[in-house]
Amino acid sequence: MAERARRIPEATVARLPVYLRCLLELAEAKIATISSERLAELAGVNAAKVRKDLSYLGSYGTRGVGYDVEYLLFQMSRELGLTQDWPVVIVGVGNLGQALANYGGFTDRGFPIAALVDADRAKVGQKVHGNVVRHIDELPAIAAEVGIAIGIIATPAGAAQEVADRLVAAGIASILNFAPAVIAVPPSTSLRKVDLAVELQILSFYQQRRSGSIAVGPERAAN
Amino acid sequence: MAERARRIPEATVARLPVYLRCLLELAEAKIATISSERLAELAGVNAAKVRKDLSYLGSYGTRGVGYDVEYLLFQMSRELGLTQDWPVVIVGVGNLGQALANYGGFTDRGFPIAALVDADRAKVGQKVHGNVVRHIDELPAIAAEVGIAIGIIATPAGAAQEVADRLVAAGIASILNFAPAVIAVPPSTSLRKVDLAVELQILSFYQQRRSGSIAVGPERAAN
DNA sequence: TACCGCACGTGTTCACGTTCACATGGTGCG
DNA sequence: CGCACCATGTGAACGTGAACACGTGCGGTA
Ligand SMILES: NC(=O)c1ccc[n+]([C@@H]2O[C@H](COP(=O)([O-])OP(=O)(O)OC[C@H]3O[C@@H](n4cnc5c(N)ncnc54)[C@H](O)[C@@H]3O)[C@@H](O)[C@H]2O)c1
Ligand SMILES: NC(=O)c1ccc[n+]([C@@H]2O[C@H](COP(=O)([O-])OP(=O)(O)OC[C@H]3O[C@@H](n4cnc5c(N)ncnc54)[C@H](O)[C@@H]3O)[C@@H](O)[C@H]2O)c1
Repeated sequence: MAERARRIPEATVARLPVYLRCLLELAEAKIATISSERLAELAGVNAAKVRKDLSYLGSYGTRGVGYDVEYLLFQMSRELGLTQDWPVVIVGVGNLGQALANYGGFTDRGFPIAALVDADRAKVGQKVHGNVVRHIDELPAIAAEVGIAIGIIATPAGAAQEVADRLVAAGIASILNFAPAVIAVPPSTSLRKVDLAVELQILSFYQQRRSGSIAVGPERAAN
Repeated sequence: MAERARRIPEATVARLPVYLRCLLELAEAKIATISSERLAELAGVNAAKVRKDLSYLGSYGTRGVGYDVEYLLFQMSRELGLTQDWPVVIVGVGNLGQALANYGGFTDRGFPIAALVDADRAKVGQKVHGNVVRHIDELPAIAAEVGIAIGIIATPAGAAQEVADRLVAAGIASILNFAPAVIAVPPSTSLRKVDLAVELQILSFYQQRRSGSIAVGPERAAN
């Protein structure tokens, strides 16, 4: 095994998927090599940051030339763990949960929706996009049987913490939370959240600064 | 006018909505005062950060006691611009756009969905949750007539940049982008993005580090 | 084969945000 | 009325990530 001890900054990790998507587009357009400058433009960041970020993966570029798109794509996929599928369970098959289940974009990119669970007995047994909804009590069994890696919480906020606890108990160590609630998980678990209300309120803050008075806050343009 | 020149760090702005939600819960539970320590616990951060963040709003606490929930709620709402409604337009009434339109959580919190637009003539005229879908060409007219503040992009990635340009042209200066694409906007425009594929890939990265080898990357536990 | 130019890789500098620790000042009790 | 207690507010230390600038090495060319 190689020395995979390199620590990659969290900020860099968050940008890698963006680079990856740009590279996929380039590959599709049959572009063989890409300079940090051009890639930076596509990713909406500056060139120095691209080079720093990519250097954490290794020295995969060629000086005077740029990066080989295919090769970089491969290395980055490997680093991000995208050489294998990561089965996902969606908890809470309501308005949002169903929209996610019906969305093909995840399965395509290596995150197959392996199970849907809900606490509502009325929903159990329903079929959504080819998946039968099962009861959340079966979670440990489902997780063991399908090898679930990631849990998506799409329940009301009040149930989020309990659901998170159940996911953790079932051995699922990666959680994506859509519920507008702060939840706690053990340090060995990765937790990320998507909170639309928060996003809107952030926009509201800057909008008000802009319209209300003089001083304008910092915007995040490209990216 | 008061000295509203205080610059609030972006990181703080992103946390204010979280505090706000905690305070709303406290107010609902008829709790009159709250210490930074307790609020920190609810918000999933540490107490020093809470105090620093709140101090950007002003000195609204009482030493030896804590913060008055109602008063802080008021000040924070004002600062975030939540004393008024910010009408929202959703562009792209597909799978995601409809789910968002059907979701009551935005209107409740001061972000009424004032319009739905789509490029697909087949969708124009359809009614979703009480809103008639209109054609995107009407955007400037709609924006002027209803006073749209925020645009949500829920179209395929390929259309995202063009839609963003149209929103900007229509005078909408706050954009929330759900499409998996990097888009550029003028510096006077606020842009935030929600990218599920990116979130999943970030989880995948840490998951692989955990299962694959020794070294485990940094997790973000609570919040 | 030697030189030139170009873009990567990276040490360094700088800015921002987090954390710490404590002075400050308000509250309530004796 | 004075004292003890307690949580806020904040300067200062610290750490991380962003930006910069340039040394480095490779490919192309003559
Ligand atoms: N719908 C949206 O567009 C949208 C947008 C932003 C955020 N959200 C958030 O996403 C979450 C889900 O929203 P929604 O509109 O789908 O709500 P919903 O009420 O339509 O669906 C929630 C589902 O969760 C299930 N559920 C409740 N408690 C459960 C538990 N303990 N275990 C398992 N399942 C449980 C319910 O049976 C229901 O099927 C909410 O927290 C909401 O705030 C939704
Ligand atoms: N559905 C999900 O759960 C989900 C999850 C994550 C991300 N997304 C992203 O959200 C976006 C929308 O997803 P979806 O599933 O709703 O797609 P969809 O195909 O169901 O809907 C897209 C809608 O946008 C409209 N549209 C296309 N071009 C347009 C233009 N130029 N102007 C205005 N409208 C236009 C289409 O007519 C269609 O109604 C996609 O970028 C997708 O990747 C969706």
